[in-house]
Amino acid sequence: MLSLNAFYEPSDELRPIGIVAREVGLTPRAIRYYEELGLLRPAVRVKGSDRLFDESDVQRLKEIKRLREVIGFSLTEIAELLDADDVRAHLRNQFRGTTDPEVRARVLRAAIGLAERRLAMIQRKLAQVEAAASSERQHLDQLSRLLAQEEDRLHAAAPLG
Amino acid sequence: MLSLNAFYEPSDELRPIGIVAREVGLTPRAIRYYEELGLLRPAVRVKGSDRLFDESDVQRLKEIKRLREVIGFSLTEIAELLDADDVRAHLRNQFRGTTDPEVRARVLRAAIGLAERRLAMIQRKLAQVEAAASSERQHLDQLSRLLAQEEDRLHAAAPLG
DNA sequence: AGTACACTGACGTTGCGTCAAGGTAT
DNA sequence: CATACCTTGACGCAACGTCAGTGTAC
Repeated sequence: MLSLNAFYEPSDELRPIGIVAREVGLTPRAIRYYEELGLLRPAVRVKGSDRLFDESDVQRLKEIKRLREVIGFSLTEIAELLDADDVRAHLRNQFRGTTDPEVRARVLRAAIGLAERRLAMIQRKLAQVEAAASSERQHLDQLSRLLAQEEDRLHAAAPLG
Repeated sequence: MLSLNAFYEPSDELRPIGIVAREVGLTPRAIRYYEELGLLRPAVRVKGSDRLFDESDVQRLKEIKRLREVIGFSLTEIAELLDADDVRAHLRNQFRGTTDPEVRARVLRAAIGLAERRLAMIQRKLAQVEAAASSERQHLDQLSRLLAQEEDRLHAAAPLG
């Protein structure tokens, strides 16, 4: 009944695949698949076979999940965006590697370009979903008004009811 | 070079699959597939084989497309929602078939129940996309602030431009 | 011995894309 | 005869789900 994992306390240390899966809301199968596709660096192995993941892996998995489920990108597109993230990490290192404001500014502008592209894509999606929601709300409002009318009629017919 | 379809003027009459496909932004293949799954009533046939669609088919296709691409429902879920739509149409007929306020109110409450379920699903999606957008905006803001700092330093170093 | 976890194949499913092979109207 | 459209298979692919068979730690 009780499992080892039931006592698992989240930490910044290495975690097995089942824990990580629950933590990010993916299945172990999906995580292995992402690794197979190269979206994730090959996980550290223990006992010669069991994968172990650290916090950065978890963050990356959450990012992948968001991009897929919320924004609707394909895994290929995500691979590109994550490459972009790697570029971003690279830029970050460049940024840290210098104190020259000119270099830093250039690096920052590149990073901002990436972020703006992503934001634009997300906002397009947002507009679509908002349109759908508002259309659905209108429909509901109309039904509610009709219902109110009929209820008025009922009360008019049986005012003491 | 010129095709028959190039001269096609939109009307409320019957249209072949290619036209309809362009009109709603789906491929003929997808439309046939939806028919195969029963999401669409079997189209009228002419010449013994070519499908013809009317305005109601087009509306239904647009609805299917929105539910899939914007909200991210599976075709099975859509089938259920569209069954719900059929129930709704049925309710509508019941509604029109009577003037009894009690019956009408009951019918309306059922329709409202359906609409509320759909709206709830859409709003869940909306919240997710909004969260993603706001997280992305935060990131952008931070980058912008960093950039502003570096630019300040540049101006401080070369105050006369 | 049981169970809770992990692994690697390998085949199944969804939602189409993409031929292949053929038919019809211009 | 070409081309523009349609048809019905049938296979291909993405992103996993699921099952089989195996291993290991408690």
